[in-house]
Amino acid sequence: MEQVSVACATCAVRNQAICAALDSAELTALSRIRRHQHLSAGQTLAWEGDDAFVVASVTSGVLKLTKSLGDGREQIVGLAFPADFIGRPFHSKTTNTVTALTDTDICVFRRSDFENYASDHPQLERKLLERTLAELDRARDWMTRLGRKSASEKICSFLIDISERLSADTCIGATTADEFELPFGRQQVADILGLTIETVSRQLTALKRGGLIDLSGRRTIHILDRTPLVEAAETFA
Amino acid sequence: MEQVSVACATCAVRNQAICAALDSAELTALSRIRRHQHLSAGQTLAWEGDDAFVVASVTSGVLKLTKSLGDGREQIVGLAFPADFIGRPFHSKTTNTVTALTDTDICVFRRSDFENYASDHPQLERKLLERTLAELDRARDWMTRLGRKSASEKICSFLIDISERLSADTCIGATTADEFELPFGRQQVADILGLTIETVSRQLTALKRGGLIDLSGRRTIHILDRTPLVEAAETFA
DNA sequence: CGCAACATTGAGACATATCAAGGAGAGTGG
DNA sequence: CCACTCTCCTTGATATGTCTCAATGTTGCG
Repeated sequence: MEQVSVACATCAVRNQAICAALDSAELTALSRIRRHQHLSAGQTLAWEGDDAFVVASVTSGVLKLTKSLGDGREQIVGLAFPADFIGRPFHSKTTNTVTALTDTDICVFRRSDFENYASDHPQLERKLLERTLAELDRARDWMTRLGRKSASEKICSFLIDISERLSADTCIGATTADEFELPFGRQQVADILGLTIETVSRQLTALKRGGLIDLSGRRTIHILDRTPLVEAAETFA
Repeated sequence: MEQVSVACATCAVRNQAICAALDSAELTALSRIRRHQHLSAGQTLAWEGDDAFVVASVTSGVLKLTKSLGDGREQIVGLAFPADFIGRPFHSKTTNTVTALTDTDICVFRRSDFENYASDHPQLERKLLERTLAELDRARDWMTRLGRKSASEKICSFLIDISERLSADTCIGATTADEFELPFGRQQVADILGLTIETVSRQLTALKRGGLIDLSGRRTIHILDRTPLVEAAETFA
């Protein structure tokens, strides 16, 4: 939870995050109400149901957004990569738990400060709106995967998806789109896809045996043959 | 597809839809770029993947937003009730198919007209942002239901959910929160919950036999005992 | 009344979950 | 550098919930 002072001008996501809408003078004003925060892998920023005090932009790292179901069941309902916005403006309660999957740096605002600032800067709200609409699209694709795909289709479409997100320019750690390190273990893949850890493991093994992917490290995925993987993903939308 | 001229002042959702952000002078300007449109039950407004020409506000009726999976599989990823906004601003393609479930009236804008107008009216964009954030919350609850709930939990949480949405003040046709008419048949309930039509039918019959609900007409649901229904829904969030 | 669409019910198949055991990697301390 | 441990992952055997296929029942409409 260390707090660092870093200039926006040198920020890795300066041109991708919602602050891309602001000029340098506006950024200076914004920087007065923000602070930097580091989260270690596994650390939780906010709990579902708690009062929503803060919102943030991700500078580096990956986080998961989760919903819990009383008994241990958990569903990952979103992932936040660099430049993504997290938190719930205009609402008093946090709607999902936010946990860092890797070491993560975020740029944090008190929710009220952010809301006030945004009210005076429509272009910032516009960026946030575009980002939220895109996230909604993503959530709906994800719903289709959860509701209508078989375990193997789920795995394949997930691998395609994540390979693309990890190789986006904001993400480091991905060499090519075809070989990458997952920022999560098997249980989390299961929580993303609505499966059990054993099914995830079996499906990955099956893909490896089928020669479509290679698994070296626990979390390393190497896509050997993308075309059949895309076909097996039943990806239409 | 008849086009009617109706004043915004008398619009049923004047104070609930995003246009609640506008005063009457602004509304007059807005009314120059909008037109009213009627959709019969079953009619489709836009197809997933098509160019996104229009956006709209729902005045009356219920619509479904769907994703298709090549073979017949379909997932309903959203429902639009009166005052809800449909369409995808700031994006050239329609991201899901929009189909009327009941006879429906909508207030339609060419997407480009709407975007231009919205750019000059930040309070309109703000309303749209709030609505989109709420819709994202809803989508994520829905994901949890799809990914982690059993068939009977899915049905119970769905019934609770829909009874609340149908008794909202914008919706007619719901007498009390406890007795209401579903705006969809069994297949559509199945497409909402990621189940088959047979499983939906069996689960509803089981709830009826258990004395929790009563089924009179094909689409009429009467919640007899709400408390155990809520418990069986595993509703935490 | 009679048709057509929709809904229910049953029997059996199948995919995924569950339970249980064994293996592989990464980190730690000797 | 090796043994030790802990955690995570894989694999197997079995159970079970939901799907599939098929038949029958029901409702509303022309």
